[in-house]
Amino acid sequence: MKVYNSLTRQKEEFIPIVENQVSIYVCGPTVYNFFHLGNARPFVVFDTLRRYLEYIGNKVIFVQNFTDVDDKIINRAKEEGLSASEVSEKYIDEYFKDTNALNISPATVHPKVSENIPQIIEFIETLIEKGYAYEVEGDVYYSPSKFEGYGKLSKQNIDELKAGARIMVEEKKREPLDFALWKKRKEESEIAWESPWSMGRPGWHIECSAMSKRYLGATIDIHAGGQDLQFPHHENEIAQSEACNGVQFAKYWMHNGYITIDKEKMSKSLGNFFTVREILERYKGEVIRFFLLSGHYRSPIDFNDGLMEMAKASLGRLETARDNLVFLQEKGLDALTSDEKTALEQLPKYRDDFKKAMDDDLNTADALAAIFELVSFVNTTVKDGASKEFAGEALSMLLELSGVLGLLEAKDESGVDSEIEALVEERQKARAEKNFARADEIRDILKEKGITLKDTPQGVQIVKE
RNA sequence: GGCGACAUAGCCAAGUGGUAAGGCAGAGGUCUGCAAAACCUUUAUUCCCCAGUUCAAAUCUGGGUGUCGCCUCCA
Repeated sequence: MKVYNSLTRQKEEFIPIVENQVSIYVCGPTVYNFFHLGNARPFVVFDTLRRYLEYIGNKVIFVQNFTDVDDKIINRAKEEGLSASEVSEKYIDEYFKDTNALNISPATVHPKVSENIPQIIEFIETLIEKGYAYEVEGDVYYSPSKFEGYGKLSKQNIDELKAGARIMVEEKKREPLDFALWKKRKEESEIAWESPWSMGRPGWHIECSAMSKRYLGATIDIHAGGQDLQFPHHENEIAQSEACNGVQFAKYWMHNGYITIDKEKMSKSLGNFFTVREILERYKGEVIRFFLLSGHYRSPIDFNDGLMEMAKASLGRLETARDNLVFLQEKGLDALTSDEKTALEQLPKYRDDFKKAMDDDLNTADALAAIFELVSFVNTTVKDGASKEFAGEALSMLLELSGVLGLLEAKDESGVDSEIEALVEERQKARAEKNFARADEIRDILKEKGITLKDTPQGVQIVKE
């Protein structure tokens, strides 16, 4: 598999440190609110990466943190009259509701900052010992100037950064680029921990370095996140981790592109964001997931109603194909025909195409095209009737590939109740008696309930919304 | 000012040297009691513009235009 490495700015063959085992760290959310579509993109994209790596035979250790100690959480807590931990716990629960709707698997570990304070303190102590960090009046800062490789990820020249840096806001810092590792609390009421420097809390960047080290070791295979984290967050992580551990931090850096609204970046600061929770009121999770995977993960994606409708219709084609195959698997003919036998031999070709696309830096758009081509091929084969065996084989190939993308997973397995069964039966009788008025009336009644009846050569197919 | 990304049909979107995937929408048709679904046909002589390299360019090079992003919390 080839992966675009932001560090080298080119596609590279992906070779994990340990064969068939991959360690991934993805920056997780600050839990002070529902997450928005822009936040969802890396969750979906890197969940898909994880699924694919597992699909091709790797064991994946996937770590995604929850930032549960942060100014925004503290502010939110004040607003709502809750404690900081009440706020973060609430939004962690909400996080799992939304990610579950998007078919995002839970990480192997979801560490929280609040549960890693000793590790963070130890990390900072090492940085101070090694001369990369310094304490001032209870605060601790990191000096990028001391770290030789500073700027290697974002390809920023440190002198340019210094020149462009804004006026020093915090006068305690020695240089404008210095960033906080530990912040002394300002009020008694703030959430704080004891440390060698003060009662306080960690800065933002240090948590990922510390948790990544604790759960995945000093060097990890893949570190991923949104493009806007590249600088300064990821740059700072590299500076912290490599200064502390003396080895390369992450071998591959992967960054996803933004979601835009009217071509402008969706962000909390601009206020032009849609939470996944509110989008879920109108579209089910798989539509959102399909939408996010329909373009390449590094390209920006514009979000609007028209595009969501398109995603819904496109996914619908896949769902219909799945439903039709499920039906045929049960109601199809008994004997496999020779044409089907030939067709069966061609099914793996679509898997090959799919893998080829995914191997090329997770080209999900191309991978989806392979699935659509599979669907066309199967539909054509099945057009004039199909055997149970063929339908079953085609279905399993479809589900295998779509499953890697986290699609076609949600399926209502419940049957239909007896009332509906009776109506379907009555309609069949009416049709036999050529009482089409009554037959259509029943179909309309069921349509109201979200049930579509399709008359096929194999009998009535009942499709639920 | 520094760093970077993108520009392909009505819309979305793959494709980085060999003659334009896939999806949505539209049009016509087949099947059907009618539908639905599916299938068939159809929708870019051309990939923002100009110049160059090459037997060959959407793909490489140079220039231009336009859009967006990072450099400040942000996925």
